[in-house]
Amino acid sequence: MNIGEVAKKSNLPAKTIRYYEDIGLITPLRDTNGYRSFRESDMHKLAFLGRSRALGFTIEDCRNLLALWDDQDRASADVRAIAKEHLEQIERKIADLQAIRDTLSHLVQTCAGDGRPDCPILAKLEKLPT
Amino acid sequence: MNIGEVAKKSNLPAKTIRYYEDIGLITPLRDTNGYRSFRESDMHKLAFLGRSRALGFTIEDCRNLLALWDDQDRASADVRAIAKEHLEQIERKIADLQAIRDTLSHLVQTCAGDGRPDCPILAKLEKLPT
DNA sequence: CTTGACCCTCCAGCTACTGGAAGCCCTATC
DNA sequence: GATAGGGCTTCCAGTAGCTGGAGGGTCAAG
Repeated sequence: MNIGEVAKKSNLPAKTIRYYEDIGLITPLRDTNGYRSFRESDMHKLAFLGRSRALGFTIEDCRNLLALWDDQDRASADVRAIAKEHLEQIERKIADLQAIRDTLSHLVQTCAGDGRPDCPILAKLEKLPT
Repeated sequence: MNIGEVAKKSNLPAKTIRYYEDIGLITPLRDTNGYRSFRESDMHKLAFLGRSRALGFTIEDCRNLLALWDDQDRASADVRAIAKEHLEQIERKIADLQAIRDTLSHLVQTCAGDGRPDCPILAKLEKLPT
């Protein structure tokens, strides 16, 4: 399979696939003309990567998950640890964003949003309550 | 005021303050020795920037907010539009993260996390439901 | 006069790609 | 056989918002 076909099937841009090769996540073969030649196993890895990335795992997490995936003797505890850490990060991020949203939403509600210069949003950014 | 003092007061790293000057958000004066000399107005802007950034506004948003802040004839509608757009982005991001969190939290719960290789997290990343 | 804490500039690197230039390869058509 | 198109290649640069470090000037205290 050439990169174009793989890109379509995996739903990843060709550029991204090349990048994943660059950083050593996959190692497709090469045809005599220099074109990348993807095996089923490469396709499989790319699909795995696509889903891991969609769940927000970092590239380094993906690298580790992929290694565990390849390792038939892995301990599921190792996988779970990565996922749990990631989950906790996401929960922290959600909490941060919710706090921001609450502040922002309040500010947007209290701003008249008309032609006058008077604006509680700017006032808040200027004066700091928190 | 030198940059160290300003950094302490504004709670921004000196590096960040220099960067903000680089990209034209502030323009402190210079002493004869080449040191940056910050006025109250620079301090004020930095505090404004710190709070805007803490609310997740992009640098470009900050630049625009700062311009509106400086403009006594602004329309509060312009400020509100920026804040509202940003709020909507944050709400989208929260929704995305919540979906990820739900998936991930389910996976973490169903994984035994012991010494055996059997792992529903890897299974999910491999097989794709969604 | 030296020490240590400041300050300066410039360059590189971080994440995870993405865009674009320059050029080879392959197939189809005239 | 020439040409046009599409796909493939590499390499370089840029994105956002800093951050770290090298190499060096400045200032106040002892």
